Amino acid sequence: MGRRSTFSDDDVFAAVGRMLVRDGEVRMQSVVEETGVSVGSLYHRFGSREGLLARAWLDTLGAFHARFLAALDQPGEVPGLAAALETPRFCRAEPDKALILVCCRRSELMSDNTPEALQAELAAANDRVMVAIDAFCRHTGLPLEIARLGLIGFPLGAVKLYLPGEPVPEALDAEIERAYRAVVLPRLASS
Amino acid sequence: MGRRSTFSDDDVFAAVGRMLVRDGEVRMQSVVEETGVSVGSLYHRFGSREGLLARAWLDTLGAFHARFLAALDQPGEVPGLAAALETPRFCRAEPDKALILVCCRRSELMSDNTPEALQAELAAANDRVMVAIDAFCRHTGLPLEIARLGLIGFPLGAVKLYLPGEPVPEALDAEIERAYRAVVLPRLASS
DNA sequence: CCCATATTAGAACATTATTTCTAGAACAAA
DNA sequence: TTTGTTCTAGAAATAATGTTCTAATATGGG
Repeated sequence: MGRRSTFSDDDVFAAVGRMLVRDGEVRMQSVVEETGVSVGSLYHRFGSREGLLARAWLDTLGAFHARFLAALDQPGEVPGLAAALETPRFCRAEPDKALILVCCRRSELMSDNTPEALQAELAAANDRVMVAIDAFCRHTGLPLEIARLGLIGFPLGAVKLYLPGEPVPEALDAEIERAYRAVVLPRLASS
Repeated sequence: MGRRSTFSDDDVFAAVGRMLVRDGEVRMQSVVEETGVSVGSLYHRFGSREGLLARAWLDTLGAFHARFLAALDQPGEVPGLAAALETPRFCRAEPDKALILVCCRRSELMSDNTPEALQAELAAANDRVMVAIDAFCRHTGLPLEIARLGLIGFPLGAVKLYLPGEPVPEALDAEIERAYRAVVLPRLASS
């Protein structure tokens, strides 16, 4: 099988997030210093700087999307509320990935030079979410703009007050719920 | 008096915002291409890359703070609501600066290498806002966390759904107001 | 007009970053 | 043990970026 790795992808991705938030940029040299992994190993694993950054972004997005889409399907008293609350929960469950999800832009990690296969992966991931939200809107009768606001806009804005640095308090969830109800309930077709 | 400038600070700051959002980074070379201003002129005006970026950030922050603080003092039916709505209004009134305010982090524009005078300016600006929000909380009896959420967290999360690219719709303000009322009104000492 | 001043201009230089490359280490199977 | 494979390691080569510098351009006042 050959030699075993001495480092995990996640170690490197976490360092990427920390550096982006702290320095506003990611240098290969900084990754080497921050993780203790040698340059050669990084290039062996990720091919290029662009590849490394893109995979960090896709890793984060994938982890969040999995939870978000599962929650969106979940039935509940208030449709979609569970999905809205998935954002603060994700921040507590995966603080390293949350740094990337909440504090960074896609354009910091992916560009036109990103390997094509990874660009395609991103497009596919985005498509899945768009399809799911569209279905949610058709099912509930909610306008797309309202759904986006309650499901993503408000929750993201809320957790961003704490990241990076502080943990996202449990009490925040109740406030996100208030905001969600305030914008969503008036638009729900009363069943 | 000497020769007159052929470019304004704002031209350059706007380019900085566009590039950060588009490329995730700011190269001096890109600023030259994007603005048509020569490298020499940029260094003459701003001293260094760090200085240029910091001044772009301070310029944006100053413009927003001026409006926000004025709105926060303004009396109204619901205390603070005008300040909460200042975020979407700022995005419409100053779309270039909004790009920096809403889509970028401070760490992308200022670091430990930033000229000390500009670091001090930032600290002073942040202090002024913190003092004002503290006073607002004392005056209304609102917990700080709730005030931050309603005044900043939710409005910022909302406009971020549109920037960069789309203009922030007027209709969004009503939704921000709903969210603001939902989290703030229950906590207001009934007068 | 001529001087002092402020600004522009971009080539040359210095610095810093990314990438490649070669040698060697760890591991599994034959 | 030998062999094939995968991974580590970091110095060297390559590429790119930030900065300086000198000359030239524009403007207003004496």
